[in-house]
Amino acid sequence: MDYSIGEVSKMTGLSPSTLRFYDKEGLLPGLGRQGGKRIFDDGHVRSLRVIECLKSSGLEIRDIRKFMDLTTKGSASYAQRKELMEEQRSKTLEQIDEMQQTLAMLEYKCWYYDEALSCGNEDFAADAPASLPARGRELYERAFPRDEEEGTR
Amino acid sequence: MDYSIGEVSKMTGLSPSTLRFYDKEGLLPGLGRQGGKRIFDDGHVRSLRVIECLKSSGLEIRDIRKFMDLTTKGSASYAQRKELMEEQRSKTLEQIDEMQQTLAMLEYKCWYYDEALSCGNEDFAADAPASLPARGRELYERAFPRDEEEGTR
DNA sequence: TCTTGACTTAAAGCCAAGTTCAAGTGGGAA
DNA sequence: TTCCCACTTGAACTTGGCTTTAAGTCAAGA
Repeated sequence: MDYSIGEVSKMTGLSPSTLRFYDKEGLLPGLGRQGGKRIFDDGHVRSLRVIECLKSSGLEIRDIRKFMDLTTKGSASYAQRKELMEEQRSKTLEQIDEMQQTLAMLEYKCWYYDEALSCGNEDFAADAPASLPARGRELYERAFPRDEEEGTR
Repeated sequence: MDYSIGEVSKMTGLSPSTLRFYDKEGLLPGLGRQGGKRIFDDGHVRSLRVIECLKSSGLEIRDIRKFMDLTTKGSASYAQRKELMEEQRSKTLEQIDEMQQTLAMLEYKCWYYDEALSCGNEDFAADAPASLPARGRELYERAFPRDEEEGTR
């Protein structure tokens, strides 16, 4: 099954200009034309899904191009491709960890402002985490793992 | 305890020019000077940690400034600050979900290239996921939840 | 035949988030 | 005094990832 750029745009949520940009950047090797117009197939659509993942794992366009170039080299590049995927996997695990940290901080802050709202002031945290009630201390310690003591605000 | 820009740079990992940029953008309200030089205190260092979290939750500089402005308004802004934190918390949960999706894809690809390496070709996936061994199918289905059938590459 | 709509290109433009640069200041040590 | 070092400023520059623009092509339908 073949698709026009407009169809692929709807299928992937990427704008036509983004698709042209990706093509120009070499992210879609082997993309054909018919009467000057780009012809996409299911393989390209699948590639675009992989590209989105690689992008959100932190790869830049130029590195994604390198990967796509590898895919054109067949079995000679399996080892390199595997290595790249493993590196991105471990980077993604780290990113998830960081997001969990961010989340912990946000959850502490949600609790904090909830408490501030019901107290009318922030005095309860004047000497955080020591001065906090159990729930607050727990959230605080998850949010700031290294801080064992002290702290205003 | 007071700190110079260089000390804060070491404490936070942010470059001096980033700290100056944040100051200029209004992210550090109430930052004082002594003989023209910026004087940071522990409150500013704590603010910088919060700023990093807000940034990684997806907030832009201009929105972080708005939040920092709210903190100067005392109890009158608790509700708004709480709302902002709750919104960022839910955005962060979504982002973590997306990262888990990305991770699932990368784990499938790791398995895939491992398999390709030991087979010397990609034929095992010619009709994925149907043609895949149990482990591969499981990873595939986590990586592409909507795809119930078909697929080369 | 004429219009319409979806496509094409190269080049320029845009935005966020810094970074770099050039020129200058202030204070302590040799 | 002279030197150095860490700091200051405003302005220009950089980077990545698109998006916009201007001008043009092509095929189908009225």
